[in-house]
Amino acid sequence: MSKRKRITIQEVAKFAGVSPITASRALGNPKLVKESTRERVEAAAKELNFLPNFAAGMLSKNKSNMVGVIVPTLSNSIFADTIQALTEAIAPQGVQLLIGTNNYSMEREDQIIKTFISHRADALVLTGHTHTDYAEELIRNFEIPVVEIWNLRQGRDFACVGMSNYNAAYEMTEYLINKGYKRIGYIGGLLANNDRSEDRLRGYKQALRDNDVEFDFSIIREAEFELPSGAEAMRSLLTLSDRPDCVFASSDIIAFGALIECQNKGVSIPDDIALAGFDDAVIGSMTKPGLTTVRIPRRQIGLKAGNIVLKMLQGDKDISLVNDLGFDLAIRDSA
Amino acid sequence: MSKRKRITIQEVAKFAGVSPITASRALGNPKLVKESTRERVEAAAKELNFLPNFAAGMLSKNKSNMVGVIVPTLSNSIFADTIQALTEAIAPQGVQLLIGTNNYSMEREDQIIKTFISHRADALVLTGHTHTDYAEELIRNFEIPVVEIWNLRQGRDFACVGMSNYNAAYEMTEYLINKGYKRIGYIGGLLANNDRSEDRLRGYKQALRDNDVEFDFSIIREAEFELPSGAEAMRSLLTLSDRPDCVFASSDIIAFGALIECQNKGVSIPDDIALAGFDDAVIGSMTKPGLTTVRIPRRQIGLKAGNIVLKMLQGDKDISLVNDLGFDLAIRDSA
DNA sequence: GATAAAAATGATACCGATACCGTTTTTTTT
DNA sequence: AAAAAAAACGGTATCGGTATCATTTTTATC
Repeated sequence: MSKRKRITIQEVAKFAGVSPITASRALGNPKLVKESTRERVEAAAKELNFLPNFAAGMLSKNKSNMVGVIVPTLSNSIFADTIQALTEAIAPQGVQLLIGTNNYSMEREDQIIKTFISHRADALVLTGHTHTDYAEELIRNFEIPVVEIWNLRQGRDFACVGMSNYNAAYEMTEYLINKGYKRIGYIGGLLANNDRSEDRLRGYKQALRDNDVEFDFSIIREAEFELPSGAEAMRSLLTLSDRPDCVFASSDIIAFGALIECQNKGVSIPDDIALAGFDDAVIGSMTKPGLTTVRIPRRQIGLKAGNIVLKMLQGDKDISLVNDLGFDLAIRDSA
Repeated sequence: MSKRKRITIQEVAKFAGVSPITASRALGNPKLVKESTRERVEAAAKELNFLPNFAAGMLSKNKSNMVGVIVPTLSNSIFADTIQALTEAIAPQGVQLLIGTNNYSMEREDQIIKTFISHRADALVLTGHTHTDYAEELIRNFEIPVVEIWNLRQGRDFACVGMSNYNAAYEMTEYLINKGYKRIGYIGGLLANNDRSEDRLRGYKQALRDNDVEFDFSIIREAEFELPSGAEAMRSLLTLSDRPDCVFASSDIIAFGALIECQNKGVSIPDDIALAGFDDAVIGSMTKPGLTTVRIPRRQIGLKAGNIVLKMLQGDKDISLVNDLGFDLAIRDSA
């Protein structure tokens, strides 16, 4: 494409009348260089429009200053918020984020991890704890620091930042029970390889058990993280002869789909059926009725993960493995 | 960090009993190599867990297979959707996306562009047409192909993919006029360095003019792209003695803020005041009342931009500069 | 079966920065 | 002012691939 010769640090050095290595130091490690030469080199760099070739630096320094992050999707704003915050945390330190979306597919995740390793990312940020054996082997082989976000697990090698999806689902379920709902249905996000979904379902079940409410498989549904899928699940629940008086959806997106379905069917929330969600999407405060849901520190997760990554890159070994950022219930009108 | 010696293509070559360059070809350009050696090299690569060092390849090939994209923010799902689609378009071709968010700041944009150039991104995707002179000079100097998204301009050097924000605002305004609203207020997104906002405001003004409606500066407000800011603008409009009977917000986020404000103040939409937005955020179909807005082909913008970028990377010169993907009005209950 | 053409492989140099170690210059010490 | 220490600078090698051109091997042609 570009035929014009690119300016290298050699040219800058020549222009400033110093050796390339001195120019390199002047630009990257000014303390090692006399003030006056630093100025000359910087002037030369500016004059010649020099921007260092990242690949070259990476090759010789053997570090990339890049961090790879994988989330299921950017279309769900909860992950977009986390990534936005992660970017804000690390970009000022000159660290570039590589972003991959796996669409809840383990295969895609493996693919992306390979790409990130090829790019020699200095660290990885992964969503959840569930990865293929192959992925974990790669990570071990290449000795890449990893931070897992959006869920917590004790006893793993990797640091994690998030909140207990189990506890959150447990508390919400208990809240619904205490509110007096007798028959609480559940619409869960896809469970396959998704520890957040699994933990939420477990929390729901355990809360029922601890409060002597029978678990009824017939009012459990599984849904994709899309409005129509949530709507469909709710439709199915509404047709039951002994329909639930309350539905707990394990994601706001699913809850919104369910909410739309109820409105379309003329089913009143919360009078005919109560509804609770999970995630606290911005929308939840704006629907009629407002959606009762679990508020998650999305941005804090990104910021904290970013800070941990930065510590890792500096070789700091003093990193707490489990970083619980908590959650709380956002009680509104829907349940 | 990692002390273990990384596997290089040299090792792979030795293991397979060929020269490094042959191994390189076997992996990257199999047609140049005998089938049997290709298999041996691939087996060796797999056996040794070889993943090529991207920086090295980049340095010698003088291309990065990376594309940089800059959007204002990821927290607004409209941009997240576009980026998601862009990723889907280029990732299968082995192109990695570098994502930068400038938070509507030109300075940040310059910074990010410099970073991307240092990374030797093969192409850039920028939001809108407004950049600093410095940025444009950099782009010219380094001869980087650029695609601009989310707005259209004739006569620029860069290809653009999007829709006419001017036309869209014009049509929406005309629709509101035809609907019978007499006094149509306007809450615009921040105008500074934002051609989308500017064009929308221009479209609104021109539609008024063409329909002999007087432009009244006193019912124009400017707002940030945040709910509270939209709410505040609406609050200000509501206090007017001759308040508008309709408000056109140049972004759904702002419109939602305005909607919340009206609900809190007991102002009925559309009876007391009508409301229209712009962007067609997913939420708009779920609020009560549903939000009348402009539907934008967010995902198509990402896909098309991705395809154009891929063509550019292949050196294809046959690229149409202005790619109008259109829009339409989503008429719901709010206006 | 000799010759030309095509396919497969290899040797060497190079991409652009910095690490490493050595040399020169300046400053400090006594 | 001589010796020692510190600061500044530079030569060379190197990171890990691939481009380029040369060479060898295989296949095709008549």
